[in-house]
Amino acid sequence: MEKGLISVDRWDEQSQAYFLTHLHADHTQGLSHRWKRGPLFCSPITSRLFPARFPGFNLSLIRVLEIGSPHLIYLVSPSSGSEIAVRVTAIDAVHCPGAVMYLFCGEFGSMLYTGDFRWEANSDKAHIGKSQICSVLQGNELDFLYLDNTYCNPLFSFPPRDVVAQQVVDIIASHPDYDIIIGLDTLGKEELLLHISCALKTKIWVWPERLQTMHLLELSDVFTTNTALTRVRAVPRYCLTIKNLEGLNSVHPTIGIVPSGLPWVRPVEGKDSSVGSDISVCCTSKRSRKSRVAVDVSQVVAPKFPKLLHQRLYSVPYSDHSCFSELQEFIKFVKPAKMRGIVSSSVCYVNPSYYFRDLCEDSQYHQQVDQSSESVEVIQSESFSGCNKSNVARGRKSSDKVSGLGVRKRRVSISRRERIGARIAEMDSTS
DNA sequence: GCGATCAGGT
DNA sequence: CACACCTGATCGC
Repeated sequence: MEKGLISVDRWDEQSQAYFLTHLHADHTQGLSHRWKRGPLFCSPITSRLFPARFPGFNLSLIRVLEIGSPHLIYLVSPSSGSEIAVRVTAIDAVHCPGAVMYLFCGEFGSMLYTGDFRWEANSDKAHIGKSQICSVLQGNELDFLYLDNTYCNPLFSFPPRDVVAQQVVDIIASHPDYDIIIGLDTLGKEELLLHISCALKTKIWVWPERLQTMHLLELSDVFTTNTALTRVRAVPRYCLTIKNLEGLNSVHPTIGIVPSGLPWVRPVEGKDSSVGSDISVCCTSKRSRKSRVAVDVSQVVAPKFPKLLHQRLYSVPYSDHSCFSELQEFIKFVKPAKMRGIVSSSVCYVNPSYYFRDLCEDSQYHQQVDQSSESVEVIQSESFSGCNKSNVARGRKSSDKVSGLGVRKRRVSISRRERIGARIAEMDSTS
Protein backbone atom coordinates (compact mmCIF):
# COMPACT_ATOMS: atom_id res chain seq x y z
CA MET A 1 0.00 0.00 0.00
CA GLU A 2 1.12 3.51 -0.74
CA LYS A 3 2.41 5.73 2.04
CA GLY A 4 0.30 8.49 3.52
CA LEU A 5 -3.02 6.69 3.53
CA ILE A 6 -3.66 4.87 6.78
CA SER A 7 -2.30 4.87 10.33
CA VAL A 8 -3.21 2.42 13.06
CA ASP A 9 -2.69 3.42 16.71
CA ARG A 10 -0.38 6.19 15.53
CA TRP A 11 -1.23 9.85 15.41
CA ASP A 12 1.95 11.63 14.57
CA GLU A 13 1.92 11.10 10.83
CA GLN A 14 -0.03 12.67 8.03
CA SER A 15 -2.52 10.07 6.91
CA GLN A 16 -5.99 10.14 5.40
CA ALA A 17 -7.62 7.72 7.82
CA TYR A 18 -6.75 6.78 11.38
CA PHE A 19 -7.67 3.56 13.16
CA LEU A 20 -7.71 3.01 16.91
CA THR A 21 -7.57 -0.62 18.06
CA HIS A 22 -8.43 -0.04 21.73
CA LEU A 23 -8.36 2.49 24.54
CA HIS A 24 -5.29 1.52 26.55
CA ALA A 25 -3.16 4.60 27.11
CA ASP A 26 -0.11 3.26 25.31
CA HIS A 27 -2.18 3.02 22.12
CA THR A 28 -3.67 6.50 22.35
CA GLN A 29 -0.46 8.39 23.00
CA GLY A 30 -0.48 11.53 20.90
CA LEU A 31 -4.26 11.58 20.59
CA SER A 32 -5.88 14.59 22.23
CA HIS A 33 -9.17 16.46 22.37
CA ARG A 34 -7.77 18.92 19.83
CA TRP A 35 -7.62 16.19 17.20
CA LYS A 36 -8.45 17.37 13.67
CA ARG A 37 -6.15 15.37 11.41
CA GLY A 38 -8.90 13.24 9.95
CA PRO A 39 -11.52 10.58 10.55
CA LEU A 40 -10.85 8.23 13.46
CA PHE A 41 -12.22 4.72 13.06
CA CYS A 42 -12.94 2.49 16.04
CA SER A 43 -15.26 -0.21 17.35
CA PRO A 44 -18.74 0.48 18.78
CA ILE A 45 -17.61 -0.14 22.37
CA THR A 46 -14.52 2.06 21.97
CA SER A 47 -16.73 4.83 20.59
CA ARG A 48 -18.98 4.52 23.66
CA LEU A 49 -16.02 4.79 26.06
CA PHE A 50 -14.23 7.42 24.02
CA PRO A 51 -15.88 10.69 25.16
CA ALA A 52 -15.09 10.00 28.82
CA ARG A 53 -11.42 9.48 27.92
CA PHE A 54 -11.19 12.48 25.62
CA PRO A 55 -13.57 15.18 26.82
CA GLY A 56 -14.00 17.89 24.22
CA PHE A 57 -12.99 15.65 21.32
CA ASN A 58 -14.82 16.52 18.10
CA LEU A 59 -17.01 13.42 17.96
CA SER A 60 -18.06 14.11 14.37
CA LEU A 61 -14.64 12.74 13.40
CA ILE A 62 -15.39 9.35 14.95
CA ARG A 63 -16.35 6.59 12.53
CA VAL A 64 -17.80 3.48 14.10
CA LEU A 65 -17.10 0.14 12.44
CA GLU A 66 -19.47 -2.68 13.30
CA ILE A 67 -17.63 -5.88 14.17
CA GLY A 68 -17.36 -8.34 11.30
CA SER A 69 -18.97 -6.08 8.66
CA PRO A 70 -16.71 -4.95 5.84
CA HIS A 71 -16.77 -1.20 5.35
CA LEU A 72 -15.64 0.60 2.22
CA ILE A 73 -13.60 3.76 2.51
CA TYR A 74 -12.22 5.88 -0.31
CA LEU A 75 -8.81 7.49 -0.14
CA VAL A 76 -6.82 9.52 -2.63
CA SER A 77 -3.45 8.37 -3.90
CA PRO A 78 -0.92 11.07 -2.95
CA SER A 79 1.19 10.29 -6.00
CA SER A 80 -1.36 9.86 -8.78
CA GLY A 81 -4.37 11.63 -7.31
CA SER A 82 -6.56 8.67 -8.22
CA GLU A 83 -9.14 7.21 -5.91
CA ILE A 84 -8.26 4.15 -3.85
CA ALA A 85 -10.97 1.94 -2.37
CA VAL A 86 -10.08 0.16 0.85
CA ARG A 87 -12.34 -2.41 2.44
CA VAL A 88 -11.78 -2.56 6.19
CA THR A 89 -13.25 -5.03 8.64
CA ALA A 90 -13.02 -4.79 12.43
CA ILE A 91 -12.66 -8.12 14.23
CA ASP A 92 -12.92 -8.74 17.97
CA ALA A 93 -9.39 -8.96 19.38
CA VAL A 94 -10.68 -10.21 22.78
CA HIS A 95 -8.01 -8.12 24.50
CA CYS A 96 -10.10 -5.61 26.45
CA PRO A 97 -13.60 -4.19 25.87
CA GLY A 98 -13.79 -2.65 22.41
CA ALA A 99 -10.42 -3.97 21.26
CA VAL A 100 -10.36 -4.93 17.60
CA MET A 101 -8.07 -6.10 14.81
CA TYR A 102 -8.36 -4.42 11.41
CA LEU A 103 -8.36 -6.34 8.16
CA PHE A 104 -7.66 -4.10 5.16
CA CYS A 105 -8.26 -5.23 1.58
CA GLY A 106 -7.76 -3.39 -1.67
CA GLU A 107 -5.83 -3.38 -4.91
CA PHE A 108 -2.70 -3.50 -2.82
CA GLY A 109 -3.73 -6.88 -1.45
CA SER A 110 -4.75 -7.74 2.11
CA MET A 111 -3.30 -6.72 5.44
CA LEU A 112 -4.31 -7.72 8.95
CA TYR A 113 -3.29 -5.56 11.88
CA THR A 114 -4.00 -7.52 15.06
CA GLY A 115 -3.45 -4.79 17.65
CA ASP A 116 -3.17 -6.37 21.08
CA PHE A 117 -5.15 -9.61 21.06
CA ARG A 118 -5.78 -12.86 22.88
CA TRP A 119 -7.31 -15.70 20.97
CA GLU A 120 -7.32 -18.79 23.14
CA ALA A 121 -7.56 -22.21 21.55
CA ASN A 122 -11.19 -23.31 21.36
CA SER A 123 -12.48 -19.87 22.35
CA ASP A 124 -15.91 -19.06 20.93
CA LYS A 125 -15.00 -15.44 20.27
CA ALA A 126 -11.82 -16.46 18.45
CA HIS A 127 -13.88 -18.89 16.41
CA ILE A 128 -16.24 -16.10 15.34
CA GLY A 129 -13.27 -13.89 14.48
CA LYS A 130 -11.77 -16.64 12.37
CA SER A 131 -14.99 -17.06 10.38
CA GLN A 132 -15.11 -13.32 9.78
CA ILE A 133 -11.55 -13.30 8.47
CA CYS A 134 -12.34 -16.27 6.21
CA SER A 135 -15.44 -14.60 4.93
CA VAL A 136 -13.53 -11.45 4.01
CA LEU A 137 -10.56 -13.22 2.44
CA GLN A 138 -12.75 -15.69 0.55
CA GLY A 139 -10.00 -18.21 0.10
CA ASN A 140 -7.35 -15.66 -0.84
CA GLU A 141 -4.18 -15.68 1.17
CA LEU A 142 -3.27 -12.91 3.57
CA ASP A 143 -0.50 -10.78 2.12
CA PHE A 144 0.72 -9.12 5.25
CA LEU A 145 0.29 -9.59 8.98
CA TYR A 146 1.11 -7.07 11.68
CA LEU A 147 1.22 -9.26 14.80
CA ASP A 148 0.93 -8.63 18.54
CA ASN A 149 4.34 -10.10 19.32
CA THR A 150 4.31 -9.18 23.03
CA TYR A 151 4.77 -12.81 24.05
CA CYS A 152 6.41 -14.08 20.89
CA ASN A 153 8.81 -16.38 22.64
CA PRO A 154 8.32 -20.05 23.56
CA LEU A 155 9.08 -19.11 27.16
CA PHE A 156 5.70 -17.46 27.40
CA SER A 157 3.07 -20.04 28.11
CA PHE A 158 0.03 -19.55 30.26
CA PRO A 159 -3.43 -21.09 30.70
CA PRO A 160 -6.66 -19.80 29.17
CA ARG A 161 -8.26 -16.94 31.07
CA ASP A 162 -11.23 -18.93 32.30
CA VAL A 163 -8.91 -21.44 33.98
CA VAL A 164 -7.02 -18.65 35.74
CA ALA A 165 -10.26 -16.93 36.70
CA GLN A 166 -11.22 -20.12 38.55
CA GLN A 167 -7.83 -20.13 40.27
CA VAL A 168 -8.60 -16.65 41.52
CA VAL A 169 -12.00 -17.77 42.77
CA ASP A 170 -10.28 -20.64 44.60
CA ILE A 171 -7.82 -18.28 46.25
CA ILE A 172 -10.63 -16.00 47.40
CA ALA A 173 -12.79 -18.89 48.58
CA SER A 174 -9.90 -20.33 50.59
CA HIS A 175 -9.52 -17.02 52.45
CA PRO A 176 -13.07 -16.59 53.78
CA ASP A 177 -12.09 -14.17 56.53
CA TYR A 178 -9.91 -11.96 54.38
CA ASP A 179 -10.57 -8.85 52.39
CA ILE A 180 -9.41 -9.21 48.81
CA ILE A 181 -7.92 -6.51 46.63
CA ILE A 182 -7.27 -7.06 42.96
CA GLY A 183 -4.97 -4.76 40.95
CA LEU A 184 -6.46 -3.62 37.65
CA ASP A 185 -5.85 -1.16 34.83
CA THR A 186 -8.36 1.43 33.67
CA LEU A 187 -9.82 -0.99 31.14
CA GLY A 188 -9.71 -4.76 30.79
CA LYS A 189 -10.19 -7.94 32.86
CA GLU A 190 -13.91 -7.31 33.34
CA GLU A 191 -14.60 -10.96 32.52
CA LEU A 192 -12.39 -11.98 35.42
CA LEU A 193 -14.38 -9.80 37.82
CA LEU A 194 -17.67 -11.09 36.42
CA HIS A 195 -16.50 -14.67 36.93
CA ILE A 196 -15.59 -13.92 40.55
CA SER A 197 -18.86 -12.11 41.13
CA CYS A 198 -20.89 -14.93 39.66
CA ALA A 199 -19.00 -17.78 41.36
CA LEU A 200 -18.96 -16.16 44.80
CA LYS A 201 -22.32 -14.42 44.55
CA THR A 202 -20.87 -11.11 45.53
CA LYS A 203 -20.69 -7.59 44.21
CA ILE A 204 -17.26 -6.13 43.57
CA TRP A 205 -16.07 -2.74 44.72
CA VAL A 206 -14.41 -0.54 42.11
CA TRP A 207 -13.11 3.03 42.27
CA PRO A 208 -15.48 5.73 40.98
CA GLU A 209 -13.94 6.23 37.51
CA ARG A 210 -13.95 2.48 37.03
CA LEU A 211 -17.64 2.36 37.97
CA GLN A 212 -18.32 4.92 35.27
CA THR A 213 -16.56 2.65 32.78
CA MET A 214 -18.57 -0.34 34.03
CA HIS A 215 -21.70 1.71 33.58
CA LEU A 216 -20.79 2.49 29.95
CA LEU A 217 -20.12 -1.23 29.46
CA GLU A 218 -23.58 -1.95 30.91
CA LEU A 219 -22.07 -3.99 33.75
CA SER A 220 -22.89 -1.62 36.59
CA ASP A 221 -25.26 -3.95 38.46
CA VAL A 222 -22.35 -6.20 39.47
CA PHE A 223 -20.15 -3.38 40.72
CA THR A 224 -20.40 -0.90 43.55
CA THR A 225 -18.48 1.93 45.16
CA ASN A 226 -19.93 1.03 48.56
CA THR A 227 -17.25 -0.79 50.56
CA ALA A 228 -19.80 -2.14 53.02
CA LEU A 229 -21.35 -4.38 50.37
CA THR A 230 -18.41 -6.67 49.61
CA ARG A 231 -15.02 -7.92 50.74
CA VAL A 232 -13.71 -8.03 47.16
CA ARG A 233 -12.29 -4.80 45.83
CA ALA A 234 -10.62 -3.92 42.53
CA VAL A 235 -8.09 -1.13 42.85
CA PRO A 236 -5.76 0.58 40.35
CA ARG A 237 -2.82 -1.68 39.87
CA TYR A 238 -0.30 0.91 40.99
CA CYS A 239 -2.09 1.05 44.37
CA LEU A 240 -1.50 -2.64 45.01
CA THR A 241 1.92 -2.38 46.58
CA ILE A 242 3.35 -4.47 49.39
CA LYS A 243 3.49 -1.36 51.55
CA ASN A 244 -0.21 -0.63 51.02
CA LEU A 245 -1.04 -4.27 51.62
CA GLU A 246 0.82 -4.24 54.92
CA GLY A 247 -1.05 -1.06 55.87
CA LEU A 248 -4.40 -2.68 55.12
CA ASN A 249 -3.41 -5.74 57.14
CA SER A 250 -2.87 -3.61 60.20
CA VAL A 251 -6.62 -2.96 60.07
CA HIS A 252 -8.06 -6.17 58.63
CA PRO A 253 -6.55 -9.37 57.16
CA THR A 254 -6.25 -8.69 53.44
CA ILE A 255 -4.69 -10.46 50.47
CA GLY A 256 -3.76 -8.89 47.14
CA ILE A 257 -4.08 -10.51 43.73
CA VAL A 258 -2.29 -9.25 40.62
CA PRO A 259 -3.62 -10.74 37.40
CA SER A 260 -0.93 -10.39 34.76
CA GLY A 261 0.70 -12.22 31.90
CA LEU A 262 3.96 -11.30 33.53
CA PRO A 263 4.58 -13.42 36.58
CA TRP A 264 8.14 -13.60 35.32
CA VAL A 265 9.91 -12.93 38.51
CA ARG A 266 13.17 -14.72 39.03
CA PRO A 267 12.86 -17.38 41.72
CA VAL A 268 14.31 -16.28 45.02
CA GLU A 269 17.78 -17.77 45.43
CA GLY A 270 17.66 -21.23 46.85
CA LYS A 271 13.92 -21.45 47.23
CA ASP A 272 10.85 -21.26 45.11
CA SER A 273 7.94 -19.40 46.64
CA SER A 274 5.38 -20.79 44.23
CA VAL A 275 2.10 -22.19 45.35
CA GLY A 276 2.22 -24.78 42.58
CA SER A 277 5.32 -26.04 40.83
CA ASP A 278 6.47 -22.98 39.05
CA ILE A 279 9.83 -21.81 37.86
CA SER A 280 9.99 -18.52 36.05
CA VAL A 281 12.63 -17.66 33.55
CA CYS A 282 13.54 -14.40 31.93
CA CYS A 283 14.39 -13.72 28.33
CA THR A 284 16.29 -16.13 26.23
CA SER A 285 19.89 -15.14 25.67
CA LYS A 286 21.03 -13.40 22.52
CA ARG A 287 23.15 -16.38 21.69
CA SER A 288 20.30 -18.82 21.86
CA ARG A 289 18.12 -16.58 19.69
CA LYS A 290 20.80 -16.17 17.11
CA SER A 291 21.41 -19.84 16.81
CA ARG A 292 17.69 -20.28 16.31
CA VAL A 293 17.61 -22.94 19.01
CA ALA A 294 15.27 -20.79 20.95
CA VAL A 295 15.55 -22.07 24.49
CA ASP A 296 16.28 -25.16 26.42
CA VAL A 297 12.64 -25.89 27.07
CA SER A 298 13.53 -28.66 29.47
CA GLN A 299 14.68 -25.98 31.87
CA VAL A 300 11.50 -23.99 31.69
CA VAL A 301 8.25 -24.65 33.44
CA ALA A 302 5.50 -22.25 32.53
CA PRO A 303 3.81 -20.46 35.42
CA LYS A 304 0.51 -22.23 35.31
CA PHE A 305 -0.26 -21.65 38.96
CA PRO A 306 -0.69 -18.64 41.18
CA LYS A 307 2.56 -17.43 42.55
CA LEU A 308 3.09 -15.95 45.98
CA LEU A 309 5.01 -12.71 45.44
CA HIS A 310 4.75 -11.87 49.11
CA GLN A 311 3.11 -13.43 52.15
CA ARG A 312 -0.18 -11.73 51.20
CA LEU A 313 0.27 -11.00 47.48
CA TYR A 314 -0.56 -13.46 44.72
CA SER A 315 0.31 -13.16 41.06
CA VAL A 316 -1.89 -15.11 38.66
CA PRO A 317 -1.06 -15.71 34.97
CA TYR A 318 -4.16 -13.97 33.61
CA SER A 319 -3.08 -12.46 30.30
CA ASP A 320 -4.90 -10.36 27.71
CA HIS A 321 -2.18 -11.07 25.15
CA SER A 322 -1.83 -14.35 23.28
CA CYS A 323 0.87 -16.67 24.52
CA PHE A 324 3.38 -18.25 22.17
CA SER A 325 1.38 -21.35 21.29
CA GLU A 326 -1.68 -19.22 20.54
CA LEU A 327 0.38 -16.96 18.27
CA GLN A 328 1.65 -20.05 16.51
CA GLU A 329 -1.86 -21.35 16.00
CA PHE A 330 -3.02 -17.95 14.82
CA ILE A 331 -0.31 -17.73 12.18
CA LYS A 332 -1.05 -21.25 10.99
CA PHE A 333 -4.61 -20.11 10.54
CA VAL A 334 -4.06 -16.83 8.67
CA LYS A 335 -1.05 -18.12 6.71
CA PRO A 336 0.39 -14.69 5.93
CA ALA A 337 2.83 -14.23 3.07
CA LYS A 338 4.82 -11.82 5.22
CA MET A 339 4.64 -10.41 8.70
CA ARG A 340 6.17 -8.15 11.26
CA GLY A 341 5.66 -7.47 14.96
CA ILE A 342 3.82 -4.37 16.15
CA VAL A 343 5.63 -4.16 19.47
CA SER A 344 9.24 -3.23 18.97
CA SER A 345 10.65 -2.79 22.38
CA SER A 346 13.98 -3.36 23.77
CA VAL A 347 15.72 -6.43 24.86
CA CYS A 348 12.85 -8.83 24.51
CA TYR A 349 11.68 -7.78 21.04
CA VAL A 350 11.32 -10.82 18.92
CA ASN A 351 10.81 -10.59 15.22
CA PRO A 352 7.92 -13.04 14.81
CA SER A 353 9.46 -14.22 11.56
CA TYR A 354 12.27 -15.57 13.64
CA TYR A 355 10.06 -18.31 15.05
CA PHE A 356 7.25 -18.41 12.53
CA ARG A 357 8.75 -17.75 9.11
CA ASP A 358 8.26 -21.38 8.16
CA LEU A 359 4.54 -20.80 8.58
CA CYS A 360 4.64 -17.97 6.03
CA GLU A 361 3.60 -18.70 2.51
CA ASP A 362 6.14 -16.60 0.62
CA SER A 363 9.16 -18.85 -0.04
CA GLN A 364 11.41 -15.95 -1.05
CA TYR A 365 10.55 -14.42 2.26
CA HIS A 366 12.10 -17.39 4.05
CA GLN A 367 15.42 -16.64 2.37
CA GLN A 368 15.19 -12.94 3.19
CA VAL A 369 14.59 -13.71 6.83
CA ASP A 370 17.45 -16.21 6.73
CA GLN A 371 19.79 -13.58 5.37
CA SER A 372 18.80 -11.11 8.06
CA SER A 373 19.66 -13.42 10.92
CA GLU A 374 20.94 -10.41 12.81
CA SER A 375 17.52 -8.80 12.74
CA VAL A 376 16.96 -9.06 16.47
CA GLU A 377 20.16 -7.18 17.23
CA VAL A 378 19.58 -4.64 14.48
CA ILE A 379 16.17 -3.78 15.80
CA GLN A 380 17.56 -3.36 19.28
CA SER A 381 20.17 -0.87 18.23
CA GLU A 382 17.62 1.09 16.24
CA SER A 383 15.39 1.38 19.27
CA PHE A 384 18.29 2.44 21.37
CA SER A 385 19.61 5.13 19.06
CA GLY A 386 16.11 6.46 18.54
CA CYS A 387 15.57 6.84 22.25
CA ASN A 388 18.92 8.40 22.89
CA LYS A 389 18.56 10.80 20.02
CA SER A 390 15.42 12.26 21.48
CA ASN A 391 17.07 12.73 24.83
CA VAL A 392 20.06 14.49 23.37
CA ALA A 393 17.94 16.63 21.08
CA ARG A 394 15.87 17.90 23.96
CA GLY A 395 18.89 18.53 26.13
CA ARG A 396 17.58 16.34 28.92
CA LYS A 397 19.62 14.95 31.70
CA SER A 398 20.64 11.54 30.58
CA SER A 399 20.84 8.80 33.14
CA ASP A 400 24.18 7.81 31.60
CA LYS A 401 25.70 11.10 32.65
CA VAL A 402 24.06 11.15 36.04
CA SER A 403 25.43 7.75 36.90
CA GLY A 404 28.92 9.24 36.69
CA LEU A 405 30.32 5.83 35.96
CA GLY A 406 30.87 6.31 32.28
CA VAL A 407 28.73 3.25 31.78
CA ARG A 408 25.66 3.62 29.64
CA LYS A 409 22.54 2.43 31.39
CA ARG A 410 21.40 0.94 28.19
CA ARG A 411 18.92 -1.49 29.64
CA VAL A 412 17.05 1.24 31.40
CA SER A 413 16.83 3.32 28.26
CA ILE A 414 15.50 0.62 26.02
CA SER A 415 13.36 -1.39 28.37
CA ARG A 416 10.17 0.42 27.44
CA ARG A 417 7.58 -0.36 24.89
CA GLU A 418 8.76 2.21 22.43
CA ARG A 419 6.83 1.77 19.29
CA ILE A 420 3.25 0.78 18.93
CA GLY A 421 1.18 1.27 15.86
CA ALA A 422 2.00 1.55 12.24
CA ARG A 423 1.73 3.81 9.33
CA ILE A 424 0.62 1.35 6.76
CA ALA A 425 3.08 1.71 3.96
CA GLU A 426 5.77 -0.87 3.79
CA MET A 427 4.15 -4.22 3.29
CA ASP A 428 7.26 -5.43 1.49
CA SER A 429 9.44 -4.93 4.50
CA THR A 430 10.88 -8.12 5.86
CA SER A 431 11.63 -6.97 9.35
C1' DG B 1 -0.38 27.95 33.87
C1' DC B 2 -1.12 24.20 30.51
C1' DG B 3 -0.31 20.20 27.83
C1' DA B 4 3.20 17.14 26.06
C1' DT B 5 7.07 14.29 26.80
C1' DC B 6 10.24 11.79 29.36
C1' DA B 7 12.45 9.17 33.44
C1' DG B 8 11.70 6.15 36.83
C1' DG B 9 8.75 3.51 39.47
C1' DT B 10 5.19 -0.49 40.40
C1' DC C 1 11.97 -9.85 32.15
C1' DA C 2 7.44 -6.54 30.70
C1' DC C 3 1.94 -4.48 30.78
C1' DA C 4 -0.31 -0.34 31.47
C1' DC C 5 -0.33 3.14 34.23
C1' DC C 6 1.28 6.32 37.93
C1' DT C 7 4.08 10.56 39.72
C1' DG C 8 7.22 14.10 39.14
C1' DA C 9 10.57 16.87 36.34
C1' DT C 10 11.13 19.48 32.47
C1' DC C 11 10.17 21.27 28.06
C1' DG C 12 7.74 24.68 24.74
C1' DC C 13 3.99 27.62 24.31
